[in-house]
Amino acid sequence: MLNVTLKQLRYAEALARHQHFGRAAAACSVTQPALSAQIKDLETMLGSVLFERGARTLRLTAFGEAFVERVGPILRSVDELEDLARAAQDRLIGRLRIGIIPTIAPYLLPVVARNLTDTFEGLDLHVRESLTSKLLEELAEGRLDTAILALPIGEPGLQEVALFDEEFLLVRPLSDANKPVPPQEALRHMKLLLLEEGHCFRDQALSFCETQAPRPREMLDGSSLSTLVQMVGAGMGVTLIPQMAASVETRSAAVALARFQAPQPQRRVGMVWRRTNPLAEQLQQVAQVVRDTTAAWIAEQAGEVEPV
Amino acid sequence: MLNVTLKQLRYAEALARHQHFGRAAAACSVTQPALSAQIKDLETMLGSVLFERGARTLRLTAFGEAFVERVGPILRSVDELEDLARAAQDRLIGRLRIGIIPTIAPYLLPVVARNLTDTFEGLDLHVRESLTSKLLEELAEGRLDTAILALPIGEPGLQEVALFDEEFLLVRPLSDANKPVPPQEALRHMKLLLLEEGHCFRDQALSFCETQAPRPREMLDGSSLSTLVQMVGAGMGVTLIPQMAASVETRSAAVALARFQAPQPQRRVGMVWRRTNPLAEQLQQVAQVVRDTTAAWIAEQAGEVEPV
DNA sequence: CATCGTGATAAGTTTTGCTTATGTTAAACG
DNA sequence: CGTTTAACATAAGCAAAACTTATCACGATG
Repeated sequence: MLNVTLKQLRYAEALARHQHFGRAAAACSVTQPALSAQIKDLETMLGSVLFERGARTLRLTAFGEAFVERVGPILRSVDELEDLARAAQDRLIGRLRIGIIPTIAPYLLPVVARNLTDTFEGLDLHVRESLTSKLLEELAEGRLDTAILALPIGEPGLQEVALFDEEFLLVRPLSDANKPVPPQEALRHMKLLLLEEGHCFRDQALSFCETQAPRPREMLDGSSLSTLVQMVGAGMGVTLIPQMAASVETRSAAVALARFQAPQPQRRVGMVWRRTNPLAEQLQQVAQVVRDTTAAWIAEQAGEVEPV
Repeated sequence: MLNVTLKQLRYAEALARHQHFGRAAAACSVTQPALSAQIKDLETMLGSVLFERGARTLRLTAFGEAFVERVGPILRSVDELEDLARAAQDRLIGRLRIGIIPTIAPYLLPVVARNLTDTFEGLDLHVRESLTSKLLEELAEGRLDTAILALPIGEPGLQEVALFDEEFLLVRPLSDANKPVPPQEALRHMKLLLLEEGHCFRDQALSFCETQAPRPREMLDGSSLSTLVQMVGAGMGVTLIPQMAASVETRSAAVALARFQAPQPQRRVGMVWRRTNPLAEQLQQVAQVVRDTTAAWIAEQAGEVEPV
C-alpha cells in the first residue's frame, strides 16, 4: 500500500514553487539532501516522476503538474484543521448541549443564556428541557454535555457542582394573605397542589410536608408551576414554588407569597456532567458564570417577599 | 508549529469509526499502543482532547466530531492523489504537447493523430504548428513535450530520433509534364518558387539547388506549399515539395510531378525532445507509432509518381 | 470481592529522517 | 578545450520517531 506523507506533499509543493531543490529545502528548514530524498521516495511510491531535473532547470512533468495542483487544497485543508484546534483550545467554543429541568429552565435561562454567550464568544448553546431522569439518561448517552438540576444525584459517573440554594415559598390565595404562615406539619392537612409525577420538585415538596404516601385523591397534578399558581389563584388549594419562580409566576395571579419559618424548605440546584468529559474545566467556568449571574438575582427576589 | 501527520489523521478516523482503540488499531494494522500514542500526540499537538475515554465507552468530543468531519475529505483527497499516480504510471496518459513544422503538419497529422489517440487511450493531444526555431524554443522552455521536424537539429540537450526519409519532388506546370526532368544544376536557372524565410524546407530546397545566395528578385515567397503549387499551376515558375505533400497539393492544380534522378533531394523527418524529459520512454513509443503509420503511406504515395 | 475489558505506560528495537561530506554531470567561462 | 561552477544525487553516521511486546491501572460487572 502507498504511504504518502504530508511532509512529502509539503516538500513537493515547495519544490514546485521554488523550482530549485536548495531553495525549496531552505524554505522547509531542512537541507537539500533531506528534501531530495523525500521527493525521491515520493516519486518512487507514486511510480512516476514528478519533477524533470535538468542541469540548470527544474520543471514539473505533466503528471507533476496535475499532482501538485491537487496537493495545494489538501495542505490548506490540513492547515485549517490546525486552525480549528487553535481556536478551540483556550475557551469553550462550539456546541454546548445543556439540559435543564422544567422547574428551573424558564426562570434561569433568560438571565443566564445572555451571560453565557457573552462570556464565551462563539458558543453555540443548545438547551433541552426535560425531567431529571431523562436528562441523566441523555447525559450518559452523550447526547448532552451537562445538565442543571436539583442535587444530589449520586451517580458515581457524574461530577456534581452546586450552583445555588433556594427556598420554597408558600403560595396561597390572596384572601389568605394576612393569615399566619402555617407551620410545616399543618401542610399535610391543606389541599396541596403539586406537579405531576416525575418532577423532582414534586418529591421535594412532598418530602417537606412529611407526607410519605402521596394521596392522589386530594391533589390535583399540574404540568407546570404556572398552572399550579393559577389554580391557587382560583381558590383550589395551596402550593409551593421555588424562589426563583416567585416573581414571574405570582405577577399575574391573585395569590399571596409567604416564607416559611425555619426549618425552611429548600433545594440545592447544581450542574452535573460525565466525569470523563474533557470539557470539565470549561464546564466549571460555565458553572461559575451561572453562580455569578444568579447570586445577586436570587437575593433580590428574596427581598420581594416579606419574611412574615 | 504544528506538525500533524496523515498517519495520525488515518488513525483518528479509524478510531472515530470503530469507537474502540483495539479494533481501530487492528484496522490500521498496528498494535493498540501504537495507535494510542499517535492519538495522544495528536491531541497534545492540537491542545484539545478529541476522544472522551470512558471505562467502557469511547465517544467523540464536540471538537473531535468537528475535527473528524474535516479529516474524511482530506484523506479521500490523498487517496485520489495515489489513484492519479497509479493511472499514470504504465502508459502515456494525459496531456502531450507536440509541435510540428508547417511542411509536415497538414499531411502527417490526419493519418497519425487517429493512430496515436487509439494507441494511447486517454491521451490528450495538443498540436502546435510553428517554424523549427520557435518549436525548439518552446521545447526548451518546457511549453512543448516533443516536436516533429526535419533533422538534424544538433542541439546537445535534445534527443533526436528519425521517423522517415522522404524525397523532394519537382512541381512543374502541366504543360511541362512530358519534358525531361532537369538535372540538379539546371534548377538554379529556373524560376524557383520558395516558402518565405524561416521554413527549413526553403533552406533544404536552396541547398539542393546549390544556390548559395538566395536571389529574392527571382523568387516569390509563398507562405505555404499549397500556395506555391497554385502559383506553379498559374505558370509562375516551378517548385519542390516533399513527397508526403504531393498527392494532397497537386490534386487541385494544373501541375505535373516529377522525381529527380539521383542524387535525389530529400529530407529526414524526426522527433526530438529534451533529454531530461522523463516521458522519454513513452515518447519513443509515440515515435514508433508514427513510423508504423507513415511507412506504408509514404511508399504508397511514392508509387503515384512515375520515376520518369 | 474477584474478574474482565479496555486503555495507558514502560522498555526495547526497528525504521525513518536528518545532517555533513562527497560524488556526478552538464552548462558556462576563459 | 580544459577548468570552473551550479545543482542535484549519493553515502555515512546519528538522532528521533514509531512500532512491538509486556505490564499496569481502573472501572464496570457478576
